[in-house]
Amino acid sequence: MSFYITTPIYYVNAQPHLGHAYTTIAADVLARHMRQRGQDVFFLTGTDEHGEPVADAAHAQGVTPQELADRNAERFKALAPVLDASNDFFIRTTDEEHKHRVQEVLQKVHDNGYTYKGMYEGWYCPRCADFKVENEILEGNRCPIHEIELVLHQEENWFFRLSAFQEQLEQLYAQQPDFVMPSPRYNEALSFITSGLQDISLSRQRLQWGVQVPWDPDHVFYVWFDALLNYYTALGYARPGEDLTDRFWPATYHLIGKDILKFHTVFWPAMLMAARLPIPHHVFVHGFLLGADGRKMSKSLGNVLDPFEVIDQFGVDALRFYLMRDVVFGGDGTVGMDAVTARYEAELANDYGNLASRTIAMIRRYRDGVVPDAGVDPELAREFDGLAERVAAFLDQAEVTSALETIWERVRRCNRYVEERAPWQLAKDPASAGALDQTLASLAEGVRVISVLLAPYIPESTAKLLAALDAPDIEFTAAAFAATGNGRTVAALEPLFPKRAAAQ
RNA sequence: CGCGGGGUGGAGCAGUCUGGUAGCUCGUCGGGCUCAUAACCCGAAGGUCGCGGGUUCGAAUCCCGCCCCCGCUACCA
Repeated sequence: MSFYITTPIYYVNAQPHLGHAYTTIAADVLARHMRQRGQDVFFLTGTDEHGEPVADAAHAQGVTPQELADRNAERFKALAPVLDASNDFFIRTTDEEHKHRVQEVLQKVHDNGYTYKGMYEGWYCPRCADFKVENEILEGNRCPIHEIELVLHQEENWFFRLSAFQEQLEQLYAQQPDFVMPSPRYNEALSFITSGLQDISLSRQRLQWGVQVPWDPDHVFYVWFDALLNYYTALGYARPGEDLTDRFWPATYHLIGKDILKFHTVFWPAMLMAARLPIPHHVFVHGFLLGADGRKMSKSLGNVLDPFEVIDQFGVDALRFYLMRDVVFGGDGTVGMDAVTARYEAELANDYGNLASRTIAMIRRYRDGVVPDAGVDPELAREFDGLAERVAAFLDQAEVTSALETIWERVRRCNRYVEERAPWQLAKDPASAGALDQTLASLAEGVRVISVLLAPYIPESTAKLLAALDAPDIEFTAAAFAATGNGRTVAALEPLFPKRAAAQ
């Protein structure tokens, strides 16, 4: 089975921030999980580099758009490894191969009769030499930058016959009710469609920074058409000399934020229909990360959570865990450093880290570091029955938060198990040796299974712990609770999530 | 105006579709344990489930009305 997952391509005009990190991490968790399950995974992220804002910003800085894009794309490219993201390719929309394929696909759209030349009318700022969108216009029809009055201006554009796909899109939504997830987003997209679709402009004439329209070289494509196609074009050249398109297209999951819902759930499938290409299986729409005060994060409000600061203080696993854990995937959520600290201490350090510490310490202290090759507690084993399958079922639906919660219930369970069995009591009485063996073998197994399932979320820490348990296998089949201890020798382990980091 | 989401103990949430002892995490208070990263475990206090009606033997859950918050309403990547 192939599993193709994408993040949006990030617009180079901005600095990498928490929102980018969030989507990338979620995609990475799913990609890593599916690899565990032996699926043929391709995970794509990248940068979107064309369009007016980049051209404007470059102009303002006295550099060419390409220079600006090169500089900023590097920052995004560097973000992925910092997050431990395991993307298989990083696409830039300025890649020559991408541009060629965009032209190919859209030429087909043109040949299939879904384009026409029309007039685009909008409010134009003569100083910016640019059209302004309705919601950026100031009161009194003024330019947000120059504050001068805008004029109604017309420009000849190529248009895409979006309206021609009204019925087909409604059919798509009827036949594929999980095309847009979660369901409130499906409803939102569908109601947008049923309210009536208008054609949208496909090209820009006054702009040069973009992909040239092959049948009308005076135009470049409107940046969204170029950008959306990245998901498709990347497969053509991500591996030199190899075309992965048949292997991975259509995409399994597009992960996006709700701000770009319309483009991905309406324009994008329509464009693919126009080019006669298969439609992706799912578009999963996640919510916004708000400041701790519940307001949109902004520097002036001082409520911004900086992902790099979290990584500096707590490590990358902590950032990954926090974002997947504290914000229900699909909904909005508030985030802040206090909450990061609370989750880190209560859950990573106290629940999971400490469970690992006490388990390993007891095996070393009472059994010379050897996991007893004894039968496990059938009661605990039963409570792990079906755990991996439940986690997988959630992740099939991209429910990264629910899956994590399901795993965490077992973390808590194992800590409770320690109290119930009180190994330090059993150790005092030689007659309880068998019970102690069983307890330690069960605990080691519980910690191991939990860690295999947590590996997609916190890959660095679980790798350390599994290495200490001498059980590094993280394939999905390894997430089954074994019937006996394995006789392996465990190694001492430094605290995985030291509290001192938080104090600094 | 229209459409969608939300209003549940101090905080953050689940439960609402398929009415029937209101659940979870954190916080607070009390207790236990000592293997462990002063971690862990148990118990307790604390809620008119936004407001007002209605249906029902019984409603957070269904129906009607109202109030408040947030989002969307086309070319912002």
